[in-house]
Amino acid sequence: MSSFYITTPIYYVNDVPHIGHAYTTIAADVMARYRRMRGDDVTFLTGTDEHGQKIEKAAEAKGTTPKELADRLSAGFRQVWEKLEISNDDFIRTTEPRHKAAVYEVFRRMQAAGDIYLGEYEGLYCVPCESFWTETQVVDGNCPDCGRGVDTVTEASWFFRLSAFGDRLLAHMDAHPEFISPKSRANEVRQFIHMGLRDLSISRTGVKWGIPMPDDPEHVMYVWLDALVNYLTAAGFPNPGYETRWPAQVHVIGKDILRFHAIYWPAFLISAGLPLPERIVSHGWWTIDGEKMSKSKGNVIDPVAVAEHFGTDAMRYFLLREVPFGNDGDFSIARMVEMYNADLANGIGNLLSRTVSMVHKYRGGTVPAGDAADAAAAPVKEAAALLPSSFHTGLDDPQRTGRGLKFDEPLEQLRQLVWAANTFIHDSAPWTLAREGDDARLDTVLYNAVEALRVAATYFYPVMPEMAGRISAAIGLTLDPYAIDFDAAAHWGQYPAGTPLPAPEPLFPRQDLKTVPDHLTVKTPQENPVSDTSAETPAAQASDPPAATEATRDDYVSIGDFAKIRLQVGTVREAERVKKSEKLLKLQVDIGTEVRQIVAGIGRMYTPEEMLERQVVIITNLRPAKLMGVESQGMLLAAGADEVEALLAPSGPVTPGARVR
RNA sequence: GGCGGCGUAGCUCAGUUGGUUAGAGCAGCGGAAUCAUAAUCCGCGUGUCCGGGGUUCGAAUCCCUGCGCCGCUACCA
Repeated sequence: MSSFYITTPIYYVNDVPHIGHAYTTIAADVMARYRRMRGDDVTFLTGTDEHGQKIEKAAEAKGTTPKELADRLSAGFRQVWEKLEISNDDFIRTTEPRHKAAVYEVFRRMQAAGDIYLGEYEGLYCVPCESFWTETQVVDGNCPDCGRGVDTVTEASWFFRLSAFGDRLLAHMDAHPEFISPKSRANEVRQFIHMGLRDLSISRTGVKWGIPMPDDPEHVMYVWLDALVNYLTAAGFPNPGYETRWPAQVHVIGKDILRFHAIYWPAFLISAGLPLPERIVSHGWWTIDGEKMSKSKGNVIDPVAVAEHFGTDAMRYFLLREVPFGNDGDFSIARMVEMYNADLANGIGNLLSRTVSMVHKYRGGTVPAGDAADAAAAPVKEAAALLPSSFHTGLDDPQRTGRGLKFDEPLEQLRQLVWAANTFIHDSAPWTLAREGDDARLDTVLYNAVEALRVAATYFYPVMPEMAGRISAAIGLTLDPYAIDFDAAAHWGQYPAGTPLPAPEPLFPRQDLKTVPDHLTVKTPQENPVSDTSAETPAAQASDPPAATEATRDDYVSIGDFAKIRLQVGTVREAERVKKSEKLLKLQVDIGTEVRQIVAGIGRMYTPEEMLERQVVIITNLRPAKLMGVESQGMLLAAGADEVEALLAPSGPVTPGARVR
């Protein structure tokens, strides 16, 4: 019995659980259930990430404590997972004492290895995202993730010598080609490492809600160091015996947090002298009806609402069947209805229904004994025999699944089984046999049909645990998935004849697109878009706290703050493209007292020619910066959603240098 | 701009190390059957395998190039 430790990311409590979170967690759950069936000693971990300034502020705005807020939100996640039949063995919270102990021990080891030092950090900080950005990362003075303003922060900071780990990380990837999948993601990681890693600031001073740095209570542990260690914590680290769990076999993650898991985390572990996880499997994002999920569009899908309408199992089935793992996918109710009807209602659902009702109609509700070696049933038997290996090839073999996990292989094989069984019934025409009184043959057909359902239920279990149980019950059995031998369960002819069946009832009633409610989206419309749609942790977050109404007051600035920013009108005297740049224009702007050189990212909307003699608004007291090696002495104001759409300018001629107020 | 990937039937995608007339599901059309959730079963695709070159006895599969899309990354003060 081998140990199988699989994790989801820990989700930031401040976020509302959506279809992306559900997808990650369901995928991990299916793996966990499958490995339990195989007889592995599975530890399936999920949990919540609860520290950070965002929670601190949200709590303050709500007049509560961060802990109380986190308690409530974390419980919300637990409820969602319960509803979605998530079979996690442990649920970790970063606010637990056991976690603090683990973080300290990891830190102590990293320090002992000489990879920690005290330095000074100056950076631009985005409070909502709790992320530092370099000057080159920031977009128009705003956070590249969430688009909100950043503050310049200088502080003493502890650093991790990440720069020293590039070669070791690459060597590990060379030696373990299955370490990161899909392969394209591994390539991205390599590329990122090749460009050179910079030391990582791992402490913050402005934040109180977090794990204090050892011996330096002014600092709090950087969220990612705090968060990633959860995987060790849950394994029992640093207590004796954690080695039976660690290293984890699989970290399931969304592509947005790849870098943290594929670079930072392994580097931390190498430094601390701990083994690396075996596989990091990254999946794609869901769009909704072809559009990016965002709160402003109000199209963020609530997995619980979907589960309530279609059934949890149907949703689980859809998510895994619709999209090859690793690819981005599109969630549309129309597709969901289509697949539900084709595979579930018309497929397994109808197969069960017709079979059970024939047993009732022709045999008084008791499954007769029949010939399991019947020649006509051979194709069904063969389809069943391929089921175990479809799981093995789809989910076990990292070489073969270079794309990641392939849930579609076993699901396709199950579809084959259902199809073979339907064909068998059709060709055997039991209704004719009944009419003609061919009892022996009729018994055999019914027996084999029921046997097909027994096998289908067994192997549907990982994806549709509840339905697997109900199918089993409908054929008079009690499914005990973890008691069976996974491979042997497919062997034909195990159904115990003579079993009485309950009356048939539809397990998957047909769905009609017209009757699907249109409120399957989360109900808290926010003004800020969610930039990502998958599972993630804080640095990748862009959503607002539920307490947004109160919290936005924190965004107010005083008139004095505004006065600090000097806005002036200037006239463009010269304009040219910055060479080798896609959208940078180098402008010479006359502001009366002087001519400023401004580099602006407007090259997609404006040609240098049309900029000439145009009046523009610029910030003239912004710290100069270099872009593509060209100095910019200010910033030009423009507006647009993502890309610049239009410049800001006075509605009539103004003397160059005039203040904007 | 750099690096990587993708572009196969109306839709979603398979196509192993290049090898007979390129496949599946869904949708659509026609038929059969009637146990069943109007479900099932059978039959039906002349697709420029994005375009153009090339290597080869032979390429969707390898090389070059063009176009389109995507990801990461670098400049968007």
